[in-house]
Amino acid sequence: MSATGVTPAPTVGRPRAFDMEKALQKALEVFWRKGYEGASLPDLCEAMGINKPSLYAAFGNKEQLFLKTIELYENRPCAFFYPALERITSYEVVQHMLCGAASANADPDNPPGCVIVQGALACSESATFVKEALIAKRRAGEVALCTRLEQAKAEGDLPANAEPAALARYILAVLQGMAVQATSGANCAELKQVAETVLAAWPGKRPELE
Amino acid sequence: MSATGVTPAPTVGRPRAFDMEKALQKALEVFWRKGYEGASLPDLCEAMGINKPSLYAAFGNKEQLFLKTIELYENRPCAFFYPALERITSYEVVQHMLCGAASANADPDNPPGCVIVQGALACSESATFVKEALIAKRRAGEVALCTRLEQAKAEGDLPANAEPAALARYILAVLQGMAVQATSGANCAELKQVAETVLAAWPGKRPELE
DNA sequence: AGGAATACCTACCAGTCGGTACATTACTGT
DNA sequence: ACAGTAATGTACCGACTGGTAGGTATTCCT
Repeated sequence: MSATGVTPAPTVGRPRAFDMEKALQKALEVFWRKGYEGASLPDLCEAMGINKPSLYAAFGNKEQLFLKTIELYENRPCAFFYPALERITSYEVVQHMLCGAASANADPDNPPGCVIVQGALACSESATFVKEALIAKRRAGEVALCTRLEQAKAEGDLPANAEPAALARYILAVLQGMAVQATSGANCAELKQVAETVLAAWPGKRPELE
Repeated sequence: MSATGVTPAPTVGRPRAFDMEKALQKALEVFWRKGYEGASLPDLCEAMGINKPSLYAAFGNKEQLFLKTIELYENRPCAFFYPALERITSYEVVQHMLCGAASANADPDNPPGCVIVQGALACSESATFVKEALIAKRRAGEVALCTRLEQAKAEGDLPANAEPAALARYILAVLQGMAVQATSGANCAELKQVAETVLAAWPGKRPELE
């Protein structure tokens, strides 16, 4: 959360000829579309508009570049997730997650799906670290939602027999399934229908009229 | 659906020294765990216990080998899906799909997840054909379920305002999400909880008592 | 016994992978 | 003006990718 993020930025020497953030954005697009292993260095360099040595000097290596793009992904295209937790009712929390995912996963301005799901779902041993980093990201989301649903249960928003852990896992499964659907060609309206189907059966209090 | 499946099997010449079906099973395991692109030919050969030229002579090339393993996958580990469509009520159809998926995706005797989901979700251009073949498989399942739910609606099993297409997409999303959860380490009991959550809210008639 | 047919293994192919050495260029501080 | 520092582009590295040529071994059919 500090300046350590993306290189200290030196005051002397030849200045960098490209915008790191924009380059990172381009790299994200490539990883998003092709996955960690499917994205080659020439692919990345071409999209980023730089050469390999510049990439390595600025971002370390392919693995570190990927992790930085994921950070960017969480702060931009996927920025709907954690803020959704702050809604007043569990219904609204889940509603914002599902609808946000529908919009983000099928946004025509971005590759389809979710890079945290499809970035390294099945891969060779050499990508194990990246794969497990993504697993940890997904799990972190599930844990955060679970905690929020426990709070909802304590508040009486969710019924006494509700199981926050199971509900959180269910919602994350739907979100991840929506990502798969998006990569298969589902559009935003179709994903919103999935969201609606989930919401129609949500056990928590409705915010609407009364 | 005929003998064209896996080479005509000649009557003359040196007999094949390995069991094609067993070799295919081993190849499936590798593709399942590493995905289409993450599985290298040495990986496959080692698991199958044969050399590259034997692999090519028997199965064509990597792409054709993959497609044959998918065929095997649908007939074996994933054999729960289409038969589930033949249950009497939509509830039972969905129940068998979800519970079958929970067992299959988290079977400790097999790699976690579903090869049709994780085999080629995001990949380089060279794997486009395989990726689209898997998309088609997923879509075929969705269409089949949709058709079955339309029948359920016509029978009065599902309410008149039910939308079979949306419900089918929703169930497929859950199934695919369960596969992602399994690759992330979820066990069978955890996946069954997801299945239960879906079933508790299913709009179709319950088979139980009455 | 001898051909014909097929599978097997070793060794190899061109192309691509992630990653880097090195010389050059562009800037800052004195 | 000049040293110090850092980014750039070219050209390369060994390892690995999917795929194959070609010689050898094992079988069936006559």
